[in-house]
Amino acid sequence: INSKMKTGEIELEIKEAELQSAADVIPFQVSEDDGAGEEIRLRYRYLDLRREKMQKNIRLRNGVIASMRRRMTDTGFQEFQTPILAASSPEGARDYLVPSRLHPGKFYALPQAPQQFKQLLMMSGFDRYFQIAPCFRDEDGRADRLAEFYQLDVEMSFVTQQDVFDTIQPVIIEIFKEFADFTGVKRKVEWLPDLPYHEAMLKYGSDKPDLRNPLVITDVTEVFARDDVEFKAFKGMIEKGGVVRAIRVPAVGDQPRSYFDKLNGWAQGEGAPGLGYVLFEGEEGKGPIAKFIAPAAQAALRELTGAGDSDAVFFVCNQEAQAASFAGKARDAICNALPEGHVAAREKDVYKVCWIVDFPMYEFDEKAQKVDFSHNPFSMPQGGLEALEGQDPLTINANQYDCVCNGFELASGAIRNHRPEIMEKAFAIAGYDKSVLEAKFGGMLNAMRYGAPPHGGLAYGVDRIVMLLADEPNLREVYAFVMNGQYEDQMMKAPSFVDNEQLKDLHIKLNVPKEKTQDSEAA
RNA sequence: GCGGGUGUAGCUCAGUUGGUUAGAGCGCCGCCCUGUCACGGCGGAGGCCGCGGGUUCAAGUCCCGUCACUCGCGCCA
Repeated sequence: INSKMKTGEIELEIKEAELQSAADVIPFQVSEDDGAGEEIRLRYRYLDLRREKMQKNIRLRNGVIASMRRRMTDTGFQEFQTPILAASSPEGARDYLVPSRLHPGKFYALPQAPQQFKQLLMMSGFDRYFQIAPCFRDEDGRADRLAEFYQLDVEMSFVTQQDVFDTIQPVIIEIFKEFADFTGVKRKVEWLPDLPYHEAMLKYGSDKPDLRNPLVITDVTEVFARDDVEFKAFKGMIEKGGVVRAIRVPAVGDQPRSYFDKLNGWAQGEGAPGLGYVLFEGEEGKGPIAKFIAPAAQAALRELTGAGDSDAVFFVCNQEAQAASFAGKARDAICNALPEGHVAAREKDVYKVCWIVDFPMYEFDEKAQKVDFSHNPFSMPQGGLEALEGQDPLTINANQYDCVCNGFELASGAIRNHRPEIMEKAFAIAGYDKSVLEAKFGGMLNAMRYGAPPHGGLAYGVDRIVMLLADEPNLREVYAFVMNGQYEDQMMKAPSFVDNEQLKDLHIKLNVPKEKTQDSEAA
């Protein structure tokens, strides 16, 4: 008996063995993780999938999707299928196009999302739709973004934003709880209060904040504008309309100098001049820029940021958008640099989820020098037609929301604009003529003209949920078969050149740069 | 399109200020051991040091170019 093994009390006696299928020497080990790189793992994915970790991840994926289906059905939703060969949508991400053989010169597009179809289903009287929907977007990838992915796509009729939250939140919480011990450690699921977009941008410098990081950003522009502060670098920026943001970090008085130097180095690596800070200790704080800030102004900083003795406050100064986003990055870097177990270290073993609400309907497009939609043009503006007609567009919020967890955008959704006349006005504000609207979205506008219920919904990234539950840093770890970062499948050789007969059928002539042709590639 | 990182044995990696015959662990092959279970012992095979050019008496190491992979930025209404 070997007590070290689960199977240590079992002994099998083999009486007969027959070779069914001989194996070549394998390119990497499957019985253990030998650290094989991603490139080779993907090229031999069928071997990679034999490994214990991948077996577990793929089974987790199956469990999550089965659970999703069951819970959505139990909640009263019906599952639908919508077309994969669909119309190209003029806005948003680049489409994957599929040439039509029967209609020379015309193309289908793979759906970026079943957005318009699910809205049409609402207008058809199916009031609770869901689909585990494949989606395709021809944009460059990231660790958490692939060319094809699956969404838990949801839409409901006669609902408010709060109705959507109340219906979906329990489903998501239960799914997370069901699989929260997958990695062997039980993880908590905490759903935090709704966070308005503007507050998220100010306090966390991101519209998908990782709320496990306890650090919070404060605006301290007023302090650096005071006469008893002599820090010229910031003053000049403030005069040009810039802002100063502060990040308070508790209990770092005993951190070695290298902690602060490391962060300064990080900031320089990001292209900033540095990361100024004041370490508070009694009347006069320490740190490279403390001497420019009079004691009274330092007291004001403490007041605004809540900093006490032995706390440090880091500063970021720039135009508002850049300052917010850089402060957000700094907030992460500062937290990451803290030693394990520190009072402000990132919380462990917890999913911190919340709704981000009140996204702005419009933003000012600096490049085009005009007002444009900031996110989803189909969202119902808060205040409806009245707001569109009477309010500065840049102050109008949309009934639009995201669901964020541990720094990932898990879902995005909205209460839709179901009234053609409000749609027209909304597009007019962004500078789109009625004819443009008709040309681009005529199909859906027509449907609205026959009466559309108020409706809204959202879409969760299924793969991101599985990735979080599996505690994997990369989506490719939760797909059986998946393309690499360049969207190539090195195992099955996709994409590939096709033969001339196929092209002829499709009435397609290639115009490929010489160095990228089949012949040059073969050479 | 842009930036960072990586590229040396089948896999994962080391390789010093440029200096003899480029190493390790795992894997592979052969022999031995046979209550082992990440077995053990002995022996062995295996390298365009990503590719091309340059500097040098001498390049895995320095310089230029290029390709591949990867992470990020742009992009993703």
